[in-house]
Amino acid sequence: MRLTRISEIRRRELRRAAFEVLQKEGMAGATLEKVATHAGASKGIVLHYFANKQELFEHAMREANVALKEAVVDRLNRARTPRERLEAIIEANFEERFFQPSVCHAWLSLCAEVPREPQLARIQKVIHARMRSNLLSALTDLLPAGECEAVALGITSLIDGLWLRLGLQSEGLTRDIALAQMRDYLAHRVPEA
Amino acid sequence: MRLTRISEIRRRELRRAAFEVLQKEGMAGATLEKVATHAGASKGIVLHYFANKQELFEHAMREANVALKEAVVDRLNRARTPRERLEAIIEANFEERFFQPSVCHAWLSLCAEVPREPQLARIQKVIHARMRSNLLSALTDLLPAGECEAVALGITSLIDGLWLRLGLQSEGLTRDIALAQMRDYLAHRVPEA
DNA sequence: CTAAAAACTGACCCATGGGTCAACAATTGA
DNA sequence: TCAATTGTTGACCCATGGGTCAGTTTTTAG
Repeated sequence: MRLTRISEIRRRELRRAAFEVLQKEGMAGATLEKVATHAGASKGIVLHYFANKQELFEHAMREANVALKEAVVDRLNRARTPRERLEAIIEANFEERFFQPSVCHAWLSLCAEVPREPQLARIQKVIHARMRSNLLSALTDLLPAGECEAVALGITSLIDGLWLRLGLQSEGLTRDIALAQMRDYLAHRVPEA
Repeated sequence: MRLTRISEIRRRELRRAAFEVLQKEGMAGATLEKVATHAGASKGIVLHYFANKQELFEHAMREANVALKEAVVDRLNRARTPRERLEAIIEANFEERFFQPSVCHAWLSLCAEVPREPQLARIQKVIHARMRSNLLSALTDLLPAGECEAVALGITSLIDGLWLRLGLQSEGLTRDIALAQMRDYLAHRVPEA
């Protein structure tokens, strides 16, 4: 049990290092060497804990996803009304620690690999499914059944679009503007009372 | 002048080949060799017409962008009312030849490089600026001045988000659904009359 | 205390791929 | 017709980086 602990610590360090290198270097530039150095280890150790580069970045993506998921769950637990649940989901996606150009760059790099890496595609699918499910559960209490799907797609697309924009043209797009945009959508598409 | 013609033809062939290889292989997998083979030429010729890999893909992105721009201009010319101009811009972005998973994959790969390639960033900036300008010119006639910027951002973000989703999870997202989503947004945010 | 298991390292292998170059083919213009 | 320009090729160079491995250190468990 001590054993597993060291290996778990190391694996987490390497996952994190991988994600951080990804932020600056992109997928092609994120070499095992750089990840190892960034984690303060040798290249050999990376391949000791992860079978290959793909697996490493697969786990990096998974961990980043878990962090987002926990942020959402955390806020959902505090929410009382359906409206609050809706806002909780949205606000979690724009928390400062997530909504940053560098984080977005890393995501973009991972997303660009999705079409060629089934494992990444699977993770992406899970993310979408959870998002949809969370949104629908809040929306069913706020809108006629026939509109829920469309609005859920609208919200996720808006979020993704704002994220993408942050990654491509960070100047001029702040967290506040992004959140204002989401509220603008809700105000018109899911009007209160 | 005959000379320039051959070189222009060759350059275009190579740009196109580059974009097409990008669709299937991603940036890392899109080697000069593959691009050359796909264009029916040798690797040497690619570097005869383009200084290096970056320049090749920069031109590939530029050409793809021009195609989209022309589609927009084409539809804008046919549009009579501000409302039609708005719809023209949106519909151009969802034309079948553009709104395809493989095309989206290529775009994603290019976008992922934007943070590390100033030339790509410049192109991206131009694209955004043109989009914004087009939208604002239509929106000023339809909305109070204070709302135009926000709605323009909303529309572009929605478009980008739907594109991203098409690239990540092509199953289940059709052109019709995407267009319906855009119309849903307009119906609620830019109501007619 | 000690042997086995796990953690870790650095040297090495090798395929890949970007980029160079010398030479050859074709086209062109006078 | 014939130089000069342009187009084109394939061989070559070389840095990079993923992955392997033999061997060393550290940890753990009995």
